Amino acid sequence: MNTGPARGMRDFLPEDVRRRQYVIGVIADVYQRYGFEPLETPAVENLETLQGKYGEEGDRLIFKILKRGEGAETGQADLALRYDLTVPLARVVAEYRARLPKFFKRYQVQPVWRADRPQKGRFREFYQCDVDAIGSRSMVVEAELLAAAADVFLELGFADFRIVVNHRGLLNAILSQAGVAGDDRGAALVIMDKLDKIGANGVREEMRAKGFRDEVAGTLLSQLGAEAPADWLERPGDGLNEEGRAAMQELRGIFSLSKGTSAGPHLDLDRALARGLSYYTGSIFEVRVPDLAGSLGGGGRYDNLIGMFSGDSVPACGISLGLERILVVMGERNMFPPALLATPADVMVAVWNEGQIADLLSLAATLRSAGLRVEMYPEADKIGKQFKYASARNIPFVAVIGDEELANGTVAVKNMKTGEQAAHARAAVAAHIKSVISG
RNA sequence: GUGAGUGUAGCUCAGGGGUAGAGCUCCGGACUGUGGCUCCGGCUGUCGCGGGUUCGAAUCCCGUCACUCACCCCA
Repeated sequence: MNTGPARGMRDFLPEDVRRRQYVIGVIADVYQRYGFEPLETPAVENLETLQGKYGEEGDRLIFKILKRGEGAETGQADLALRYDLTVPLARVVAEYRARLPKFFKRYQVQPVWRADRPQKGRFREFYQCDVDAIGSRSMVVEAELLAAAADVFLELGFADFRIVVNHRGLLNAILSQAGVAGDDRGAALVIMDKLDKIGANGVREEMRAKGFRDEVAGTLLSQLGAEAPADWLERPGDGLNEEGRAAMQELRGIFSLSKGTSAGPHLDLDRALARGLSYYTGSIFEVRVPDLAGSLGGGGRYDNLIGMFSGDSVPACGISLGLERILVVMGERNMFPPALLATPADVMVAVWNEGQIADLLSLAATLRSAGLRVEMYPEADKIGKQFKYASARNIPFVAVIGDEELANGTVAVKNMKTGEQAAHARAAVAAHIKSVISG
């Protein structure tokens, strides 16, 4: 019997969970500082809720759930595991619009599922940490989201992250200029997005392979490929259509509003950034560090997604951080605080003989009500083995009531780090341990 | 969906046609009121699975599955 978890899924042992909870704690804390409220939604959505929101590739990767009953034979699916947290949010906003504040700001940390092939930093079940702001078209939203994301990475100890920004409107304008029509735009964008990986020649080849004329690649590369001059954004945007000039105006807004925020020093404009999800309509972002090929997070504006559920257009913008990728990089770089290797208990109560156990449980209860974490050794055993066990578990104190202590009403407390051992009155044990722990 | 690499003890891995190995873990002992260090002893295997070649396969060949990495795409 294979005892491993299913492909792309993972078990989290206590040490893993501590690390995950630490990072999630930092993220939730920062988001709350910006006034975002928590939201949770079901793991399972109606299939039709998810389909057609992510683009062709995304649809293919949705984990579907067979219809119960006869559907199990026909292979028909009517439910699916959620693919991201953004579409469920859009559904929630469409459903509860009247009850939610005019500017709904929510954060959400939950697992999502994708049926693709696992590799480094990529799993079939993984946590996303989303923040989104609903209801405003102002670039203040973008600036605050980027600042919150930057705060998260700074607080976790990252110094070298970059937040890359671009705009779908700008990309659309440039594609129009190059004469790329609606259906081909996705494919062209995906290729342009790889510019920094495969270079200009790689882009030319791949565009040719996908059936684009060489002039198209040429126009796109001349617009997107060359290093943007530092003042590119300040230029009038000649040659761009109206959509493109509006996009430039929004990008200017994001950069100028971010000047005084924590995101400011980490922002880069990358006119070739495209992002795959089809629901983005305006600004788009991606968080990168040099040691990971993929991104640590991404997001953007999706002003039409909620309208796909409710009919009326509600502006929205958000960022999603990938918990697993953050953990992968933090692990490789040894960025976790040493306190996370903390011990499971402050003191272990050893069992001298079986008949004592009821009394030892009451000693443990006393220590616990004094605020200590207490592990009870569950059975009478050789005392040496009990010490060895405490030592292996990194528990800093062991309390023993042997024959001698029983006779004079004391508790022997051994400090496992220094090896010192002393007898204490029962009532004084907790105070002694606490004073040593707090240094 | 495509490609590459790796599957040997609970874990990390060596062995590349001739009896299945090491380190760590675990268990016992030296040390029956005390862990870490040391020393001694011990347990554990369909060598991923199926087929083929061979007198003989963990080893060579074919297939298959799993994992890892890369591509695609993405957090």
